[in-house]
Amino acid sequence: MTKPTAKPPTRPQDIDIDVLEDTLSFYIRTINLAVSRDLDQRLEGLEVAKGTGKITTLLLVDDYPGIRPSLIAHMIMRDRSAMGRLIDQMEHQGLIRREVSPEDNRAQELYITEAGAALAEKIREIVPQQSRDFFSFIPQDEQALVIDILRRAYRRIVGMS
Amino acid sequence: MTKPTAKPPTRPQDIDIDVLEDTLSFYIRTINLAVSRDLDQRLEGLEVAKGTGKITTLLLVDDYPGIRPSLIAHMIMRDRSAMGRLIDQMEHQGLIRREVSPEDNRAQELYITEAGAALAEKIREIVPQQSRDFFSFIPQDEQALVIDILRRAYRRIVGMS
DNA sequence: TATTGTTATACTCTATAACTATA
DNA sequence: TATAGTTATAGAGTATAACAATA
Repeated sequence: MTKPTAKPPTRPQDIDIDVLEDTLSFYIRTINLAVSRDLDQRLEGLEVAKGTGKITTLLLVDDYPGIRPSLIAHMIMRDRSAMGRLIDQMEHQGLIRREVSPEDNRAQELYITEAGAALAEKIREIVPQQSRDFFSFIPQDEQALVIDILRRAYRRIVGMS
Repeated sequence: MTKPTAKPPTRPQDIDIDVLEDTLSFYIRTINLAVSRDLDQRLEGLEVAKGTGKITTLLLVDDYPGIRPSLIAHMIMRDRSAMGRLIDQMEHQGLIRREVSPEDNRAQELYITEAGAALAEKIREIVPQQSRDFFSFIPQDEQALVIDILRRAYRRIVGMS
C-alpha cells in the first residue's frame, strides 16, 4: 500500500461527484441555487425577489380575492409565521391588503391592490420566460417531460391530488 | 360588470397556480424546499445539514485528497467567502483539515480526517436513500429520466461538459 | 380543545466589498 | 495585474416556541 501519488483534479471536468451523480435531490438542490439567483437578477428592482413565496402569493391573491394566508402558506410550504411576515412586507409595499374575515374573526382575507395587480401582470410575463430562457439548453420536449413529472410531485406534496 | 360573488377557495385542490403551472423553475424551487427539509431531518445530529455544500464537500475531499477550496466552491455554486466559512466549520468539527499548498502558497489543500471519512461512509448510504424514499411515488423509470435531464443541466451549469 | 394569526428569538445563508498575500 | 483565500457587514430566509383571540 503506497501513498496515493495522483494529483488532485483542478478542473470541473475531472471531477466525479460520487453517489450524488445519481441522486435526484442533489440536482434539485443545486439547480435550485442557480435558477433562483438568475431569477432574482431578472426581477431586480421589482419588489419581488428572494424566495418563491412572494411571486406565488401575488398571483394567488390576484386570482382569488379574499384568499386566506394559511392556504397560501400551505401552497408555498411555509408556516404561518413566515407567511405573516411575507404579508407584512407585501402590505407595506402596497401590493396587497388584508381584512378580517366577517365569517370568522380569527381569519383574514387578502386582496390585491392596483399596484399589486400591475406587478402581477409583469410577473406573468417574466417568470415563465425566465424559466424557459434559463433551461433553454434542454430541448422543449424534455423540459415538458420534466415539468410533467415534477408537477405531479408538487401536487402530491401539497395535497392537490 | 358585477363584483365577483364566488367564494375564495379553501382547499389546495381548488387552486390553480396560474402561469406557475407550466414553469419549471417554480417546481424546482418549491420541491427544493420540501426535499431539503426532509433531508435535514434524516441527517439530524450528523454534523452535516443545511445546504448542499457540506455533503458535497465531504465527499469530494474524501475522494480527492488535496483538492482545493475554490474548485469545490465552483462545484457547489458558492463563492470563495461562503466556501471559506464552510471549511472553517467542518475543520472545527474535525471532519477535514487544510494545508497550504507547497506548489502555490496562496492555495490550500484539503484532506479528510478519520472522523470525516467515517461520516462520508454514512452519507453515501443516507443521501441517495433519502432521495429515493422522498421521490418514491415517482416511478423508477421516470425518476431516471428526470435525473438524466437534470444531470445534463447541472453539468452544463458548472462547466463539466 | 383546536385553529388563525402574531411575536420573539436565534441561527443560517447570501451577497457584497474591502483586504492580504502570493503569483 | 490577477488569483486564492479571509474578513466584515448587512439583509433575508428558517425554525421554533410561546402567545392572544376566536371558534
